Amino acid sequence: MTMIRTRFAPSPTGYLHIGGARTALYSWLHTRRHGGRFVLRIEDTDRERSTPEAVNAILEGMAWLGLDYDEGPFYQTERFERYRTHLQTLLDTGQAYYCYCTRERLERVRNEQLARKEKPRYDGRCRDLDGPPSDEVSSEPVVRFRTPLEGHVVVDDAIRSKVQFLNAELDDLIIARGDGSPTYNFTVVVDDLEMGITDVIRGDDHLNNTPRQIHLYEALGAQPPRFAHVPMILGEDGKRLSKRHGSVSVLQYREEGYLPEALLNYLVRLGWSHGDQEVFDVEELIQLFDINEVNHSASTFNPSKLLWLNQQHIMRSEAPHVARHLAPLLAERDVDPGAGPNLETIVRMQQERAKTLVEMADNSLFFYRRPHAYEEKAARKNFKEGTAEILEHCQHRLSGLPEWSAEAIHGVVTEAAETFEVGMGKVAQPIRVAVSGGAVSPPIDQTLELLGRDETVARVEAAVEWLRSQPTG
RNA sequence: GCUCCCAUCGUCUAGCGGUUAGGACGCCGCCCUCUCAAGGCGGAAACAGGGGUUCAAAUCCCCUUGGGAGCGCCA
Repeated sequence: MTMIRTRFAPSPTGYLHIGGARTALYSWLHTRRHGGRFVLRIEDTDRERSTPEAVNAILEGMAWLGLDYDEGPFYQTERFERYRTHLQTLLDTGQAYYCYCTRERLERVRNEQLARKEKPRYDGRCRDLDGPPSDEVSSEPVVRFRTPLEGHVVVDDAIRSKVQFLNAELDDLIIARGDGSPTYNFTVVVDDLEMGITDVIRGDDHLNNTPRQIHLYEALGAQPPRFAHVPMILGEDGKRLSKRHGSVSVLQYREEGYLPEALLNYLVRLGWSHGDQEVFDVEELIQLFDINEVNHSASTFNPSKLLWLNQQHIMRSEAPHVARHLAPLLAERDVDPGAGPNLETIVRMQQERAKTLVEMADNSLFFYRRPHAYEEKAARKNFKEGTAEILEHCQHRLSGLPEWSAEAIHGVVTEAAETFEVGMGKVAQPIRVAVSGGAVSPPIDQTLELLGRDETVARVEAAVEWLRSQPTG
């Protein structure tokens, strides 16, 4: 078997969204698993809607996800000469012809067909003409491909197996516009052919285009590649996911504190599975993913499961890795990750208590700066009568501790609870509010150890003062 | 309308002729507990409907219904 070559071919009319990312992922995994080469091609022949910003957004999205490509990016707009050459071949061999029909006539034919409840299609008026017809002639003729009238085509799909189309259902598609520029169905075939693509993996919205493309391959004297049409991802309302439809940019997940491998894991499981396994790392996926095992049916995007998977990946990842992704989020919050307790230690303490890195960042801010105020609810619940005394007691014990360790700190807390004859919660919680400003933090002994003695004592003292300054009653 | 695709808990899925239809997310209890989590235990929750084939059908075939996609001088 020759080396596998696949491609991801987005059109730069918007950012990289969930559906595109999954298609790219499936292609990438398939390629990496078989030691092939992955090509990135930007399909920008629609000059009206393609933008450089979109190109950048797509490249950045791919980079963040770690879907690296071996060749490209290639741009279709730079390949017009290639299309022209093949177009001429088809014209020369009579497999394509000029069509002089005006848009108006086409529109009329179409409406008539629709009115008769027929499938709208070109009626073939110019198919067998030697020159322009006598009336309704367009000054800028298009080029149409001469589709066989009889017989059928079979798409042998890796996911859906054989799908048959009757040629009679197809019509003569336009392969070059009036201005001479090539159209989609033609450019993909030429590019996939010239780039030596062996496996075309794409959304199943393209399945209906495939028989036409197979005809084009054959007309150009080439063997079609293997096809794999992956099912669509639907929004929560069951409609196809699209940009105007709940599908956000993959980069938005970065903003929201998702790990790229969590998103990849979520995406791969949407349409593929390996027994009961839910959590995969990328290396495992490369070993296990098989394009032939992808499901047939469309699936619905489920944000809560993605959230859970993100948490799983945060928990299971190495602390330095999480720290790298967390650091920028801290910076966004005006915190210098280098100017405080060790970031990796913070990560280890927070790993199992954050579903997103955003949450982790927010819940870790107190390590870097003192609380400006106490959260009202937390203060109301934990700062009660007698709390000041408990805190003051702890403050003294903590400052007198011979050794600043979690174990020693824990001893202070239990001792205080015994001394005041209260539960641990009556001691730990007020300290927690004192140092963090809120009611949530990692275990109090570890938290204080990491925060450091001076900072801890200062914050507890501040809380005592604050409590004493409050009007009683 | 025509063509193509699809159909197991709310969602993602396992199942590939014989299972008490399994797992996961979410949800609801209970346990653990200094908070939040994590974790453990338990629970509710599905084969769209109808015909065949077969000793036996969630699994194979057909129809119906439902959903999706395509039918551009968009990609």
